[in-house]
Amino acid sequence: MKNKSEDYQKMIKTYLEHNSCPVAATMSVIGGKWKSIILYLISHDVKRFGEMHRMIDGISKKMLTSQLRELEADKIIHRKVFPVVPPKVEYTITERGLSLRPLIIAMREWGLENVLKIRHYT
Amino acid sequence: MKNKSEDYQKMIKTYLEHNSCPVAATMSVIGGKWKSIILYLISHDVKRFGEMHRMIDGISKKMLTSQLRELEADKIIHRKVFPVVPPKVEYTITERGLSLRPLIIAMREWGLENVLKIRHYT
DNA sequence: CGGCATCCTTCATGATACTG
DNA sequence: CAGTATCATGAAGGATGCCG
Repeated sequence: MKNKSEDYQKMIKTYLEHNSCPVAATMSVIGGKWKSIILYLISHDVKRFGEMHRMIDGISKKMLTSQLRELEADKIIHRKVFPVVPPKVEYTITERGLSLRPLIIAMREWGLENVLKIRHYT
Repeated sequence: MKNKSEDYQKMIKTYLEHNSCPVAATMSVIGGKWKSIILYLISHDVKRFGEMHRMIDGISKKMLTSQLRELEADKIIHRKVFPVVPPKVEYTITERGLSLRPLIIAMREWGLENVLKIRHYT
């Protein structure tokens, strides 16, 4: 236990010194205002743009686009364009995206257990 | 597996309809720009204000204050003021805060495994 | 349908200075 | 030491309209 603790302290120091905290890194991937919801939705099924737009209450097309682009850049989701009229675009989760599922699930469960006890949340 | 999947779909629907997705709720607690780092630091030890201010590179006193206040409001951390001169304030993690540790650890591990593979992160 | 371009507003955050 | 107060600003995000 002592070792573990010392280990942590060292890692903290290293991370912060190099300004590369992996916790923060993960947050930068899933921490966008809507990303966790998108991830949660998409991890269960292929989703189309309009479909998500309808499912996520209050999100604008612009926001949805930007969040999807960022997730794509991080290789969490994959964007497949069908060259048809009218346009059709499908978003699927990648393998790396799937590796985030345990995290999303854990967040969901923590939320379920604590949501009612905490202050209002937006 | 089929049940599970249907279950998910239902839950998604319910959450989104009621605008109370627990994943988003959790994000609202740990999703602040610096919260995960603060949490990570504080979960290992009692920390003083200035101490954290020094440890977290780039954070302003104002930001640190606001983030700490929010975590306190969510009962994730506890703020203890010592009536001495000069002032002394200690921040400790609460039990609810501790229940977030597995999440933080999981985020840290995902970050370690993926950080090098993804695009730049801030 | 799935965006992008543009304009515009508001909010989060930085900088700086002050205090019990 | 551990904050508050005040001011300033840049960027995030909303609204709207257009397009292939």
